[in-house]
Amino acid sequence: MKGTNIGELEELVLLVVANLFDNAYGIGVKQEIEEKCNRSITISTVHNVLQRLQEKDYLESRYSDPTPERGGKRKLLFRVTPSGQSALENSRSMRESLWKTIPKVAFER
Amino acid sequence: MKGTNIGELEELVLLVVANLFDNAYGIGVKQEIEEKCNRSITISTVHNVLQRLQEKDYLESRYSDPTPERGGKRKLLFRVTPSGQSALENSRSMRESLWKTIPKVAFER
DNA sequence: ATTAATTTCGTCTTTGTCGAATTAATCATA
DNA sequence: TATGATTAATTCGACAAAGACGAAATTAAT
Repeated sequence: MKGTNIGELEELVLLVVANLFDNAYGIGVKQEIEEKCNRSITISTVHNVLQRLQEKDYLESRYSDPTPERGGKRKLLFRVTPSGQSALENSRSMRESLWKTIPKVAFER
Repeated sequence: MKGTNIGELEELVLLVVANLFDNAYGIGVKQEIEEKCNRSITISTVHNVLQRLQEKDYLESRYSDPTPERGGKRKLLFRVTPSGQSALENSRSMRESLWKTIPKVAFER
């Protein structure tokens, strides 16, 4: 991509982070994708995308405090930036406008 | 992609083919993308995607007759298949359902 | 032959994907 | 009160699939 366009998985992850808004960290995102989207994905894939989105300034992150459960180390929490929000809105409205102009015949057989 | 998911550009091209329905060939698709989506793309990229979508059975194609203009060789015309249509509908409804559940706070700063 | 519209080929970059390694916290028990 | 086991979580390194382009090839009218 020429830098401006957002990938399919990137878009999905962005939407999921927005949904989880205050609990958006790697494993949470993985679970949400598997449950809501009925799609299996590994945790490394999720982290990879999260990191790339941050480099593109579509996400920002901060560390939480460790949780008091066994192995509960601190989480890297993500949140959608204003750029991320507009990237999301742009691709949505682009597609919606294309949907609106599809002639009915296009899907007849 | 694990085979089931459709790429960002693939989705766009599919939508554009549906829009052009009876004039969906390489150059037409390229122009439509540049005009409607305000995005530049080369003809080889378009053809590359068109071909991949056909291999995935999301598009089917046939040759037109040559047109009576200088250099007007026959065109390879594309049309969205039923699988293509459902791939399109699936990713749309997946995203729409995610949009609906985003808490308002997610986009506040 | 020349010119023009269109598609095909070869190559490279960016995204998508995973398994394995690492880090950092709690728990148990000596 | 250490220290080894266990667990939650992230980071690393590698490879496959999708996105992107320039140049070559094809096929038609002039």
